[in-house]
Amino acid sequence: MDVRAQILTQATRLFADQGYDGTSVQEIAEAVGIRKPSLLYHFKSKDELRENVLAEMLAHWNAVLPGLLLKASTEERFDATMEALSEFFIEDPDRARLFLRETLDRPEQMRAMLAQFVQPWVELLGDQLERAKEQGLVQRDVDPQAYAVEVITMAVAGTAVIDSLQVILPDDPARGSTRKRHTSELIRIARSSLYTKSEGEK
Amino acid sequence: MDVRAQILTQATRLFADQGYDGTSVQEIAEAVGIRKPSLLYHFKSKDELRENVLAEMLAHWNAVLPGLLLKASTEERFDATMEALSEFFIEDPDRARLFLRETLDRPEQMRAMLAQFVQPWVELLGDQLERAKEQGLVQRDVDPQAYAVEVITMAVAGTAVIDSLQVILPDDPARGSTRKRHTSELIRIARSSLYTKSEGEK
DNA sequence: CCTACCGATCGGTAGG
DNA sequence: CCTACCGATCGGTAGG
Repeated sequence: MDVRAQILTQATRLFADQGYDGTSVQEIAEAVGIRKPSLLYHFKSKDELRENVLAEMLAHWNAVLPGLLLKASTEERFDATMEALSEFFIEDPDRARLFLRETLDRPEQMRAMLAQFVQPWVELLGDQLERAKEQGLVQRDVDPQAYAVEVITMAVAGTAVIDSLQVILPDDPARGSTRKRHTSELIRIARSSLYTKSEGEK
Repeated sequence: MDVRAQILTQATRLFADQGYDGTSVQEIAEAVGIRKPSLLYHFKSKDELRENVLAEMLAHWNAVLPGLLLKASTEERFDATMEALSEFFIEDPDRARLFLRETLDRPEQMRAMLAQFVQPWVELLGDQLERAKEQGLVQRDVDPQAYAVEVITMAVAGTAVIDSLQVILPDDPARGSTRKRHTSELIRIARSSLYTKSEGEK
């Protein structure tokens, strides 16, 4: 792995762990095994590094998420999609925490990002839910866009804070690990608050 | 208002806005209208100030939340409780953002806090849901503790990031403001994924 | 509650 | 990719 990629990897991890302001350039350089001025040769400033970390995260999401969401729309397999979506965040909690942190730290910038990358998919999902409502498959009082936003919030935030929840949501022999319980209940809530009963029951 | 209270108010606002590491003692002192050493006379260190800000937030929650949750259990008015819970966070988004930030920044410490202040209520709510399940009022596949955690996560995180969501969830003449749409859908999801259908329908 | 000041660390640059 | 160094700001203290 070349140095640039190593810098991005360590920066992602440290920004997710400690936040942008809580992480020094020095600390990232040490994690990579180089000196601070060497890092600043690859990325001209700490801010430029942050932008590259975010761009990489977005690129990864754009490569994977469309497939998940299209699967949902074409196959009407909402369960499988929700499970994939949840596992997509669980698989790399750093990304979920980074996303949440940036939304808190730079709401203005995140607004622009959401408009560009998330809104089209929420819109598309909204249209499909609207049609499913007309066919009686989906509960009539659903607000499709708001529903999508709440479910995504639950998936992202739930993943970001999962490690703090072990006290409240301990591993359970009958129900599985903390993560499993979180994922299962997230999916159950999302499904059971969406479909009409005849469709929602197994 | 005495100086100590002013310091706590401004520190709460700035920590919620910019995070602990993103806020300097100097900045808080300026917001209050005093010099930095004067602030450090009232709170011996920045860390002690942070602890006091958190303690004040917890005190406020402990004074208000038990009433909300007891109302839910005794009156079985889940809707009203969820609405009150959501409005409790919406009313002061600073507290929701601060809570989320601390969970990200100091997960270890937050684990202890959750164990002390949140777990008892989740346990109590869990027991009541368990009994309601036996009576057939609540869907049989609900994981009560996990359900409580997901709904609280949705309420806190949703409130904390609401301002960034206006692009995705715009004001709508038929559905109301962004906040209204968030609150309504949150309550709808929570209710409709909990009760059995005969009970859940209006 | 203030002025004056401390060492440590910050992001970043010069120059090789 | 390094050594050497910069001014600015950080949290905190002395002393009144």
